Amino acid sequence: MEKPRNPRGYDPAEIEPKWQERWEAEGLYRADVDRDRPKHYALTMLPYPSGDLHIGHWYSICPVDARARFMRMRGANVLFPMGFDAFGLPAENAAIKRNIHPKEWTYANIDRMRGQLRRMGTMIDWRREIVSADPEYYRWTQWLFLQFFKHGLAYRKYAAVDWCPSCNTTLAREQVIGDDRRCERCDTPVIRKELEQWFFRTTRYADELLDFSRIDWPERVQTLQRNWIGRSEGAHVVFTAEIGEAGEPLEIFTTRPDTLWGATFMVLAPEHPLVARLTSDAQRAEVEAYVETATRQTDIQREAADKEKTGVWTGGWAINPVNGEKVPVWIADYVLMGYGTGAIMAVPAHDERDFAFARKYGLPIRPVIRPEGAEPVSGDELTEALTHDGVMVDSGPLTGTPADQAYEKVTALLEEKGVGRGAVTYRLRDWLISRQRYWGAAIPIVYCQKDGAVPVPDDQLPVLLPDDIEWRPSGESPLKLHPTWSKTTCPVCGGEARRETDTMDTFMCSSWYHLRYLSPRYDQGPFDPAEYDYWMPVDTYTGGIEHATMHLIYTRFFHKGLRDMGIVQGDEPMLQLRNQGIILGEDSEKMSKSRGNVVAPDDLVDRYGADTVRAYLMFFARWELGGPWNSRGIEGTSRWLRRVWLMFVEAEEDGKEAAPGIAEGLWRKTQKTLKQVTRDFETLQFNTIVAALMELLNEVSQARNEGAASSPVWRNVQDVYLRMMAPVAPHAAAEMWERLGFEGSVHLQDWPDVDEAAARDEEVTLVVQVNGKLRDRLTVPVDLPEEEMRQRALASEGAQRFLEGMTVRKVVVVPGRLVNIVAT
RNA sequence: GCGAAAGUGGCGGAAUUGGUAGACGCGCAAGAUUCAGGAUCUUGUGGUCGCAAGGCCGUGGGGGUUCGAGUCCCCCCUUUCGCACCA
Repeated sequence: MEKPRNPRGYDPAEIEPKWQERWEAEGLYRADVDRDRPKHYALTMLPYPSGDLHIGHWYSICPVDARARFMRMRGANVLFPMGFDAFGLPAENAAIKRNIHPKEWTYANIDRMRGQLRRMGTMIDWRREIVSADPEYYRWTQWLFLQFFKHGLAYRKYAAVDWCPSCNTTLAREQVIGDDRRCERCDTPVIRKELEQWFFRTTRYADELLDFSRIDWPERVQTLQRNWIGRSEGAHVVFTAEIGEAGEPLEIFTTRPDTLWGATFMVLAPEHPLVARLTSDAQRAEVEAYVETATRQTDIQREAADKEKTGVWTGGWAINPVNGEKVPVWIADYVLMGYGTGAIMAVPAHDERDFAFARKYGLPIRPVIRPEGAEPVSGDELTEALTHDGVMVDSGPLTGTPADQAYEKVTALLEEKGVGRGAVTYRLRDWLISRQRYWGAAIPIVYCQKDGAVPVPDDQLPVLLPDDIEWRPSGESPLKLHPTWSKTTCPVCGGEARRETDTMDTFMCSSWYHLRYLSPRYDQGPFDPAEYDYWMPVDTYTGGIEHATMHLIYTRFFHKGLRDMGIVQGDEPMLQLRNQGIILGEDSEKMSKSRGNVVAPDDLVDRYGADTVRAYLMFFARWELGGPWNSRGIEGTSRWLRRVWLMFVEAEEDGKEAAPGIAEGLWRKTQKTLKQVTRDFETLQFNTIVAALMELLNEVSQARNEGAASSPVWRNVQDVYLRMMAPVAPHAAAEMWERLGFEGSVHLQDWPDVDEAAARDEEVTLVVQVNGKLRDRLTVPVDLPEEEMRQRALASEGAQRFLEGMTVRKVVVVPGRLVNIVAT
């Protein structure tokens, strides 16, 4: 787009690169430990080096950069680092598509993105950059893995796991999304595979992860994490399966121990270990056939919500410990082996699923709760499960107890009799971290015939990735196919051994990157404890909400694990979390190359300059919501910056005398704006910051027409305005600051203190209401006594017109604001 | 089904948390300047009735509390997101 150049005008293309170079040369944004100043660690989720920086990257970085700049001007020593989450599936998949080595592809992207990031004019301290694919980084990812292993928080298990047939790797449960169970990265439906894999014991911290009392995180994220962790309170109850003479314990989990007397049958998951032995000879063929089908079915089929329940009687029985009753044991695929104990007691009268199952197979239904005031109903009469409260009936010692007390009583009874106890289960599963891919940090374990799984000794870390490899996926770990790489010796016995050939989930790398920023070159440990003491925890963490049940759970888990190992301190890594929304294309659809609605920040910077783009990203929507892009809207912030320039830098001295009150009024508005902008920066309300600056400019413009520029206050207004603007439009503010002859760099100035006295209005608009409706507006002194306000309001023309023929019943006076006259 | 968030002009969004609804910007309209403009500058811009002064209506819908409700309470509708045979 051709653009006329005015040599005197605001020309971002000229000033922006100039200032970026100067800042870099002067080291303006270096952040070092300084015990004399309060610290502020502002962290934004590190980008994936996927090729090009898109507008979403700008959206997640620029507004928080402005906030970090604001915090710095307020006196904090601010750490605002940046890095690249360089390992992982997308990099590898993209490299495969283009047939170049993932490493080459990734590092080329990083170079490109680094340049684009610099164009934003951020205050990133580039000395602290990290790249998670650098050996000096992943050395410590591997080291940390081993700490988890040594402390029993990482373990290897043979299990049915989720496998993405397109990415050719296993996935963590968190990376399988939707009711149709798709791969989080590529949307391909996952399948089940039985494999031996490495897990992290996230479930050990399930309860602690539910505690958000020490952190200021959005309610939404808390809810997502709570749902994900899925805590259920209930009881384990031990039935006795009729196997052999003495029987065998058969433990179930229930959230409704109070309904134990209504259990009329039991259901086991088809994979339950007792199934084979409970099965009678007569039922064996049928049971085996059912188990066979169930195992062959995918989870998608098994978990389909609308699927009709199926099941088979094993021919076996179990005894209910509270009443000694013998109930039939069934198997059905709606009971999942992975949850609870893989066995349930079925109470069809009070559970919808059990009800449906009982009706289908003609099993008895016995109500044990009678709703308040209702007539007794027999199980046969029921048309649906009774899920409401009431009074216990047919429940042995509990009969007559209100249902809401029964729960506690039964639990106590179970414990007393030694046949059960209160218990809690979770939906959360342990984190599967093995990946059958090349482009990741190798799991630093060696397998020896004699010594088993042995950690690679610290002095042999990192376990380097070989470059000469067939990295195209084949379903096997590429490292396994390398002719020599996996061959090694056992660190314990020196005998022949082979390396683990799976790599780690990339979320491992990002679980601790905030620690590596503290001392990216430190080689005595993952981070320098002295830096940790000063900078941690992260004060404000920002990023997309899509990580709520992945990265944000993992990183909290990681921190808690490391805390218990004595490696870090404190219970939480990030005190405050804020999420930005997503920028959609102009068509309100998700941006994508195929739709052709992608907004390229480079083009925008070419046309408007980085400052305009920064300001628009702060202004155009509520940051936490995002919304569709509007290519016309950006003209507004472009115009704003040009007008500021015009007003302060270019406009000729007109020699006009200031009209009375103009200077005071302008200064008052400036102070009011300062007050609002300060508050909004604190609370990350970016859109109203820019709006307030625009509003002030409108007033500046008007005051200038009335001679304000010749008043001594004019320079003070410029001073405060440029300081307020500096975090938003750092280049333009720096340039104007210098041109107007202010000392030093605007970015090293203090944030001005609000002059409350100057900000206070002398006169206010007094709103006069009659019966709650606006009838007049009066301009009155701000400190007008209440009685006087009352009198003036009653006497006002607008009120009088409506009060004719009415009687005033009451007058409500809100000092400095309004008077409401109640009349009939 | 359970849970969360959100519904305000043509559009993006403000509203000091119960006190002037629509700040700021986009768009639109009229005017000025300009050879011209998607440049710049004024002014206007929720709907409706009215020549006007001004009136009436208006924050998804319906009730309620209050002198006063976008804001608080109850019921309902819509949209988005998350979880979902989890015992």
